Amino acid sequence: MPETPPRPRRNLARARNEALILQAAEKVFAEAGFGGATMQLIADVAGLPKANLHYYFATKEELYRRVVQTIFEIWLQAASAMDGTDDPAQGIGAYIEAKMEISRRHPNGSKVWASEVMHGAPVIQDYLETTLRDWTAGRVALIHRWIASGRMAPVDPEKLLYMLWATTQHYADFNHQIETLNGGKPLSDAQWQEATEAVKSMILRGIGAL
Amino acid sequence: MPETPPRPRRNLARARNEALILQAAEKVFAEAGFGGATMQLIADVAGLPKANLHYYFATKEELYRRVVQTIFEIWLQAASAMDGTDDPAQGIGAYIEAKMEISRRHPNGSKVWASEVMHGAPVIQDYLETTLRDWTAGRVALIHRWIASGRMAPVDPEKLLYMLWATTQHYADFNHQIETLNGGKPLSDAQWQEATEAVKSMILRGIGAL
DNA sequence: TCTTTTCCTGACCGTATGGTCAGATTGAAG
DNA sequence: CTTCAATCTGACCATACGGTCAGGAAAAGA
Repeated sequence: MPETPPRPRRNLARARNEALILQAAEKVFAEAGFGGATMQLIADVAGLPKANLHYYFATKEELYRRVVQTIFEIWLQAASAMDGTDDPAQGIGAYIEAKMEISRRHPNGSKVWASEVMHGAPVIQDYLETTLRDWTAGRVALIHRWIASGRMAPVDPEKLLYMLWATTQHYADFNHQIETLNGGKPLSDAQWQEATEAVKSMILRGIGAL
Repeated sequence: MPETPPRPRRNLARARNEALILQAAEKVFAEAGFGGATMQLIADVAGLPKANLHYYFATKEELYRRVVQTIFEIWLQAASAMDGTDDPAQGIGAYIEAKMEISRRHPNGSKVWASEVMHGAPVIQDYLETTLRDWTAGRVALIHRWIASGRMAPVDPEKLLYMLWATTQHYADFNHQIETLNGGKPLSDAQWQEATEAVKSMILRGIGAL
């Protein structure tokens, strides 16, 4: 019987090529959107024949889904930065730092995520309704505790989270606009540091946590 | 000589149809992106034959350009809200209110703008480098004057502007995510009011203008 | 070495898309 | 009514796209 149990065999080239394709796909999806991206262009960026993409990823949708999932996992990785302290300045400060770092390191991923949500989240709606909703509810409760303990002003927790997401992701999603206003040059290391500090100080002061 | 001077003649139907097409195009471009939008779908939404679109707008790019220009004009309309006062709380507060109102009234326009910038601003790069850069420089100077007069804390003006843009536009660009976290329902009038007040109070406190 | 499975790819296909065009229709002007 | 330019549209076209497939190349097992 020609069974095909998932025993790992020649998965070295497999891992390498999948990573190559996913990286190229993230870039192309971020720059052209799902509708504007073509499998041919992704293949060219990855340096592989188009038919080879379809060997690893049956459809364009499947490839896109994998890209979005990867981004969501990075997002979740930063999500825990808020925990482990009863000082809102420290918890939210660490979260801002983590999210700014993601904006810097993974601007394409952030753009794909933004594009996905802007278009009605056709692929990750279930994530929004489960993982994201649960995470949000947990942080809302945490912020309420911080407020109750008098460590920060009584702000609306959800609106604070929106401001955190918006402000930090803006540095990835709108990096082209920021670069243009920066004289056409990407932010330097020092400027990233300044931006992170500026966001931290404005928000932490805004919620009375300093 | 078959000259065609721009004398207004039957421009009633023209104005009506152009508006119809632009409205449909804004919606479709916002929901599908430039690459994902099709002239056929725009035509269906507008209730016109596809060939009629090409009578008014020669190419998809030209139609898209007009949509983006319309949005930019709305954006400029709100841009003046910051002026005319030497109180930063009032100036920035009015600007936040104006931008939140735009996010509420023109979420599709905001999405098209965001998508355009995310994809590297292929169409409106010149606007970024001229109008937007000039406007930004003017507001940076204004904020510096506010700081110098001791009416607000010495924050980095550009980072403050980014936070204003990001936070207010987030309510348009990510309204699907916000709706999902709001139990699947759009924000009510009262919730929009609350959000506006929350943004105003957090930011104004964050810059020491309260 | 021989066999088997995985991996790879050029060539191809059906479809959908942006755009064109010849001709019909409309409405203002004389 | 006649004229003429503006408006409108069904039918059509060339292209580009996502996806398929037969068969070759390469590695692993025996």
